[in-house]
Amino acid sequence: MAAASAVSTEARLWRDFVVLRQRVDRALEQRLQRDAGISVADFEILTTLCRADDGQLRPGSLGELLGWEKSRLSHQVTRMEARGLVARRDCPTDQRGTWVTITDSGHSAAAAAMAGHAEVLKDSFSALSGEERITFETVVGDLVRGTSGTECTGSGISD
Amino acid sequence: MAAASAVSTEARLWRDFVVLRQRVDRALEQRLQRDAGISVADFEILTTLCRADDGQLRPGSLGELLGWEKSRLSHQVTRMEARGLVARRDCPTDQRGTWVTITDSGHSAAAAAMAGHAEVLKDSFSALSGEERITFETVVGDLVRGTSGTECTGSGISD
DNA sequence: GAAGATTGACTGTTCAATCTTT
DNA sequence: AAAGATTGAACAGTCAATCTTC
Repeated sequence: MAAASAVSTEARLWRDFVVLRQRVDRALEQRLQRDAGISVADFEILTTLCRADDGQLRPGSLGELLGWEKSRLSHQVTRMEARGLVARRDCPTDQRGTWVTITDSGHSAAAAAMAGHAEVLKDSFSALSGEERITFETVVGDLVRGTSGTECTGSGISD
Repeated sequence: MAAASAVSTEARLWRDFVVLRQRVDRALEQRLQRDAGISVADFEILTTLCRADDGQLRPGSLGELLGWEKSRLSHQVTRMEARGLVARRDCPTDQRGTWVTITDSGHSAAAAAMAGHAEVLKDSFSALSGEERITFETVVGDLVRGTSGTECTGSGISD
């Protein structure tokens, strides 16, 4: 009941979690900027498009895969289009829709960013023992895919 | 070498991590809004001020405790001041400085928010076994406090 | 000039409104 | 009217410049 340390276990865990997230994110942001002149958001768009069959995806699918809001995705694509990393193409079968395509320039940027991105993540978790890492992966994976969310509606990747 | 699953272990872990963070954060945001009409950022300012001796802190200390940039803190305090949650008072001993004080209204809001905040966090991690939770706490705590950051400059709490 | 803090401009995110095609 | 998507205004966060007091 000591007022000074009346912080629950979950609260401390969550604080650490948030700090860790912030720190790794900052490192990723710096590294991607240095290696390829892109942001983490750019990187996620580009790699998601890369994984798609023809290097193109509908805004709806792209947003769902990333767990982003429609408008955020649209704004992001607009900015990336202006920089030549992606392009919008009209959809032939459905006149309402468009395709977001990765350009050559986008491919180059993604390629330039890959190694550094992986390295930052590797370094960020290198302090863990093999056993610790496995538990960590299991726990986080279970929380994300299990029925643990309080009011979870979103379902995807990233920020 | 299968292209489809050429995602490193760390990358998968990180993706899950980010999704989890996003999900819990969203739940917290909704709950605080509903219970007390405040944001997570508001909540962190208020609770940090509550923990301080006289319910007041210098912007510098407050920012350091939270791990926020000076300007972010200043903007946030300005917004909260406009809503009557905190107040700025001139510092008597050092004319350069100010004190950020929590108001009665701020105290009420914090009080209204506490229970829901704790509940969301408890629920968010309730799926873990006792053992899992301990490892999770240990691992995250070690990563945050150990020498694991790639290029870590920041040091504090929260987003 | 350095410390404490604020300001303004710019980038990114969200929310609600809109537009077009089905 | 619903689906697919974009737009614009409002809000939050970052960066560099500024202002005052020490």
